[in-house]
Amino acid sequence: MTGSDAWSGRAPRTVAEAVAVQDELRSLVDLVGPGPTAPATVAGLDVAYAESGDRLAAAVTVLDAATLAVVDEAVSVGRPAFPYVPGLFAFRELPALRDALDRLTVRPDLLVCDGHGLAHPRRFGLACHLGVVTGLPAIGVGKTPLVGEWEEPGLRRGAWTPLRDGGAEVGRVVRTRDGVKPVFVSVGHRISLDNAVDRVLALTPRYRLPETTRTADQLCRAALAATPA
DNA sequence: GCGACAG
DNA sequence: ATCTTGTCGC
Repeated sequence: MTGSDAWSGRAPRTVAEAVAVQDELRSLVDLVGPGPTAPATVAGLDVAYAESGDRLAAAVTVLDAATLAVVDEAVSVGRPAFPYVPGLFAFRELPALRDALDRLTVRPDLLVCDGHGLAHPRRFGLACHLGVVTGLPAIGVGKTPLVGEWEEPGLRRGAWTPLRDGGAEVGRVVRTRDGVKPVFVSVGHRISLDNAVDRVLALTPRYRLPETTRTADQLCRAALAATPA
């Protein structure tokens, strides 16, 4: 087995174990990038839960970066792998997301994750974790903040302000649509923050959230509904 | 001690 | 995340 599989496949069962895994994998994050400026394909990942909370569906959709048309997709239905704990969110969805990623027929050039990357208390959010275990460039796009302070960005699409935590810029608060609530963009793996923001803007020609996230969201919801308990 | 807290 | 009704606007 490869060195990476040795611990990335480890499933922590306690908060202490999960934090230890993050502290160990954090050093593997590539913060240099700069990542693809013109990726051919971009993948979106999302997970939907049954109201009972004991079942979930993870989906990955791969879009042609130029046309934003879906060129491949995969889903995985299963159980949450960990309880929801802020800061340890990745352990909950990672197994199912990796399973879905393994079912793709094409390897995307970039991952757009539904959650934060470096904008995390230990600088290792879901986007970093997914980037490290797949080796792919990854971006984190959160709908609400987890850490940091920021000023409200301008009202026009494209406006942004730095998201700072502990003195460092851990991400950016980006207005993807005129007058609409901004999203929180942060680096996951193998990409620069500048490029990450550009990539997110390229994926939001019409809605607040990236097309990748939207298509993945629709797919996992449909998969969950089509798979009765 | 109290509040905050990705999805 | 999910539950929720109507409502304002393009």
